[in-house]
Amino acid sequence: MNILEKIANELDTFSKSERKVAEVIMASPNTVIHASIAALAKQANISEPTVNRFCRRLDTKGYPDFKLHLAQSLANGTPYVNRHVDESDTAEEYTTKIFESTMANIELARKSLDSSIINRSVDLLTQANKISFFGLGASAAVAHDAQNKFFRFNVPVVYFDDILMQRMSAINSQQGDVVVVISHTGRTKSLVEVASLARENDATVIGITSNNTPLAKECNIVLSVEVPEDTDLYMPMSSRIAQLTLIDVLATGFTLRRGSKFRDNLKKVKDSLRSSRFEKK
Amino acid sequence: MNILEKIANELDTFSKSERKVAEVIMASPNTVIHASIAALAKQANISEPTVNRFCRRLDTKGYPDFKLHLAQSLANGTPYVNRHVDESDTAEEYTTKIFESTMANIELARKSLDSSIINRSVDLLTQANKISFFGLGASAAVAHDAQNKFFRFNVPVVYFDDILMQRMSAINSQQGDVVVVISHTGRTKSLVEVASLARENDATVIGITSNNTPLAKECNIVLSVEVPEDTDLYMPMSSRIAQLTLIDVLATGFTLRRGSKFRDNLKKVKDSLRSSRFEKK
DNA sequence: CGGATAATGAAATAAATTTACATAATTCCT
DNA sequence: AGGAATTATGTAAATTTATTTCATTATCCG
Repeated sequence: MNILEKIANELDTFSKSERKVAEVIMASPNTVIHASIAALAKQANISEPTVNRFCRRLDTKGYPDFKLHLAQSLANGTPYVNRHVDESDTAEEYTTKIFESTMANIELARKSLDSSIINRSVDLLTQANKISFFGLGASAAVAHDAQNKFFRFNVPVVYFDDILMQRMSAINSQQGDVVVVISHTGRTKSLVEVASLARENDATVIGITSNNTPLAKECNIVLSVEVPEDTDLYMPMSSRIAQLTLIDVLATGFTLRRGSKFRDNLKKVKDSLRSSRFEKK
Repeated sequence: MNILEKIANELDTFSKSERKVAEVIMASPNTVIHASIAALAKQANISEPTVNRFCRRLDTKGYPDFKLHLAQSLANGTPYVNRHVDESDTAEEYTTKIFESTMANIELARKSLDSSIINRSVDLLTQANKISFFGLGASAAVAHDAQNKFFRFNVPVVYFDDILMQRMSAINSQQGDVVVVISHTGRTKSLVEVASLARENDATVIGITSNNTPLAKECNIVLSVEVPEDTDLYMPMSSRIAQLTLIDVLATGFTLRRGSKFRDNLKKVKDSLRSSRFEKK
């Protein structure tokens, strides 16, 4: 664990003097890593052995070892933390915060994924006669993107961001079809119904949603993307980004599974786009 | 710069003994950061002062300082590197690779962004009478997402992923309209034309694309998202993800700029969605 | 080959860290 | 509240670690 967080966590368990050290360290960790134990002790108005004991309490071998850990904690910069946008933020500040939160959330999503489920999903997708992507609102754009990706694979793929079309499509589905339903909340009524309809008509339903939600219960397989809910009004939902990355993973798995002949085909699609573009000089 | 890379780079400029130290360090840097100067000297079969001189040559204050730098270099572990997917990868492996590459690319994109340009773009968007988002292919989904985001702000916003609709819309644009054209390559002919048409009709054109491309030249403002091109057949284009995050930034800037009354309105939109969802138990 | 320059190491010095122990503060129990 | 027991803190010495100095050795170049 990051030693700075650890210090913050264990702040209550420290003695008076140890807390003094902790405060000095947290106030300017970047100075501390270049300071000697004597300098730090003086700064905190306590004795050198106290600093040493402080270090040991944090499971380091001693002061130099502690500095090493501290340096490593700092090396990651401010390692992609979920910081909230503030009303007084400058453009630079909120840009950084949003990008970093997005990264933090992608990281979280990655950790919550189960690769065996991804494997099974790829299995199903490669064997599908037809693939449909359904989403509403923000997830509609994800479904849109998914269609675009899978379209290149030369498989029958559709996407709908319209409730009626989704229902009709679900009702018309049959054995061998795979329906991918995308919803961050997993609580959008019409999507839950669509999932249910699709299953009644023998399609396999893959849900890209959170676990333990009404939608999750209707799916054959749930690819759960656990991303914190958007509690903050200013903060964008990065669940979409995580979902998109997951789609990338599925698409990649699909390509790998299909083997080399299939990949030649992919290259053809890519090349076919060339004439619509200006050449690079 | 990462000190390990630095060592590798300057390997030629080292003397015989220094090279011995370098080799020991590179062989097991994780051991070295816990070793004393004596231990390292012995390991490399050279004297302690030589180690010290080696450290100074690398612009560190001495051995302890060197260890600090080394520790920091190691701290980033394999920090979100762009690793390519391999044919023999397991699901777990390619999932990790894709997620990490995505993060690496988001990080790159963040670095390439200029916050003053973001600021100006937000200015323009808040003052726009009407906002249009245009994209094709993969960027169509980004435009779709952007529409969804800005729609919540209760401003006139449209998106088109159809060349003809884009052209018509561009031709009908007028002073005060903002057209956002999204394209990773910046070389898609029809989008370049649309940008040009929109400008001829007095719209302000914001490009979300790479710098120094035909499209960039047609725009009033270019939000350049520099993400490595997809050289690898298996690797997804993460430019979309970076673009989406940028859209998030613009939307957030928009909200902040519009002030508190506007944000009440936002909350209303959010609440209005509630009835379409299953309650959380 | 020989003088100049650079590289290296031994030993001494200086600095930093840790230990041992004494003292002060705090807690806990009656 | 008072005093033993425990815990926290500091002083000073010991130890470890790093750096400097300087003599020696190797390398380069005419």
